[in-house]
Amino acid sequence: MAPRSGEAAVVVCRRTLLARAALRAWRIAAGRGTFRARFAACLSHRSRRRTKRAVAGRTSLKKYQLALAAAIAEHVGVAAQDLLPSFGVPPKAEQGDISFGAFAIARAAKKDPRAVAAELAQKSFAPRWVERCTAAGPYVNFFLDRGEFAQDVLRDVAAAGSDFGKGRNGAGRTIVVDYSSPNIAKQLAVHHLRSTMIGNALVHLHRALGYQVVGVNHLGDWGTSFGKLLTAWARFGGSLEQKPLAEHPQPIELLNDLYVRFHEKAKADSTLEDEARRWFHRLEQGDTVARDRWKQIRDASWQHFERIYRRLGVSFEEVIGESFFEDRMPAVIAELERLELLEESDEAQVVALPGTELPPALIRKKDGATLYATRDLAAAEYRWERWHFDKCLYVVDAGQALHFRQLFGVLRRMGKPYVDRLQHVDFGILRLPVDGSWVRGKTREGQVVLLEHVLDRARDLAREKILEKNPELKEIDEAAEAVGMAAVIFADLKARRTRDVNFDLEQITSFEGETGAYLQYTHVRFCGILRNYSGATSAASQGRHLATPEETALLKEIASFPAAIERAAVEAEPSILSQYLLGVASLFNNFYAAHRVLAEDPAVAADRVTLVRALRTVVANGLAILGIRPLERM
RNA sequence: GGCCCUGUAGCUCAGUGGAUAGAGCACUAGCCUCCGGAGCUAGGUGUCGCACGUUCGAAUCGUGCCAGGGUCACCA
Repeated sequence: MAPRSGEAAVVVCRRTLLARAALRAWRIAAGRGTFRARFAACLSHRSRRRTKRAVAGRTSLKKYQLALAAAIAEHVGVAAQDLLPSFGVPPKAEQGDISFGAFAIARAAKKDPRAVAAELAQKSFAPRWVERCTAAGPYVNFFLDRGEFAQDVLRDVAAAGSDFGKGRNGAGRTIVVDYSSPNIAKQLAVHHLRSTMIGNALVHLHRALGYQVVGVNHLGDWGTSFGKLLTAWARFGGSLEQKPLAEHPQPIELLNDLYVRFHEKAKADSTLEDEARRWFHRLEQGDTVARDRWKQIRDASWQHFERIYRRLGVSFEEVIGESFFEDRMPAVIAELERLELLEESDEAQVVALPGTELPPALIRKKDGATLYATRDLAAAEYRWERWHFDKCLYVVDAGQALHFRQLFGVLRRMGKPYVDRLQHVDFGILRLPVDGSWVRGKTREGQVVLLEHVLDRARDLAREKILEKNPELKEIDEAAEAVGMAAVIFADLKARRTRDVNFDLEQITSFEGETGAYLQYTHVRFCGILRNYSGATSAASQGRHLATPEETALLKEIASFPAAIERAAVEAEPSILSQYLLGVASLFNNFYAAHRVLAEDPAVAADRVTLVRALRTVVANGLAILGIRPLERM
């Protein structure tokens, strides 16, 4: 039966298996003179104190690097494009804002990079936001004019509005994302979370870049195990004679029981297996009774899935199960035969994969039945014909890596033009704490942990915590649900996807440190500040008053948002965005502790409110892309 | 045994060939007359698994080892 959820032995499954002193200095300087002087006062203070590592710089100020590259290219004989990799961020903020390593130029000119840097630092550069630059060894460090830079960034945000961060690289392109893909007749278990949320984030990331995105839920709804289920239905499903499956209070549990009973009885009664084969044959032949019951199972399962998908904010453009491809199987086999790729091996039919280290791909069993791989061949062909995709991602756990390598290998031998557009987006397993160690998705008793129970528990823990902190909150139900889901989703997407996730609900919902709740709280603070501000923000002066180190750090991080989205999509790695958002939140909280947004000076307050509004856009968009619904109160 | 993934602070993890490798948790001490303290500040630990190589420069690239996990045809 079904495909992508691993653990086939246990669960018959498919594709899835988680400065106050600085402020004082600023105020003193504010009494006299320019913003630059104020900033210099802050800087000189800051150079005395030990500064925190710059969080900014994990992503790039791409736009500013491009402009600087063009400006530098005018002075040297190297193309601007080739200079881009030489940009970076100085290790300490007081050393500058953007660094440029002179290594590439030095190599081309056969000179000492330090000499090149020193020479380059003497030149002048066009962009208004370049204040000055200095040579530091083989590096040229550029200092931004804080006010100009702030205005430039906020202008960009204002121009893009709530679309800030989104791009156009994917315009006119189509991407298919195969994700979640559970088996029907089973409940969603906690291990399904990974494919579902990683896939969902990839859908949103690509949509943000302008791609037409087709999210596909490739349900495991076909296979010999349905013969077993139908056998059990006929033999032990007494209550199903009285009323249809959908009218039972817990249809999926009922199906589980039937399945278990089949296996219990089959141990003693070998005729059951034969009966199961006959039932599956009836299903394949389109027998009315078999077909009707199978459809009932499918519908009841989908109802259960949808309830959970809705809580997680997940939806699909196409829900096409394996059953859909059953009648496309002969065409695939015929094509393989025509291409003379099929070979007999131990009575089964396989496609060898010469030139690779891969074992042959099994296409047809000795009893003639097709397999998972065969259905995936048909599905790939169908998707290509229908969508002519630029990319097709299979968000499936790393345990199926060999399957996909073989699948792609067969398609390559078939000469399919789209084979290089297919990508297996693999990920590690989700582990739960059991008796002090980490166990793969199961309880101590070996039971599968239901996703719905995990979501309920997360919501309840969130509720307790919110009530403790904010007993007055009216929208407690909404907030508890949103914070609970945020905790679960962020725990899944925080680390690089190939890592295993240690999923400890207590830890995830502790709401301290790098958690979904911390990000929600940060967003809630933005909203609170904006609610409290009654003044006007004028577009004309936006940003000129933003010159403290904390503000500049935030603006740099805001300016890096589009690059973070792009890189996360290109690398199919949502954690790049997760880590970025943690950086924004951390920088904001630094700023917030050091400065009042609603400052006495109305001009300063107006600019800071504009900054907070930009931050709210960034964090709200970022959370939404990860699949987290940003809250306004909690 | 072959192939794949992982190995960075006590724990969980960031880290784009570049400057002195850094966050969260945990532990200690501070910070609410002030926009929400789910926060902030300060305090310290590293043979970046090991070795060799490539490079002006390696946690990052290559090769070989070691350790843990996954996977290796008639399941999906």
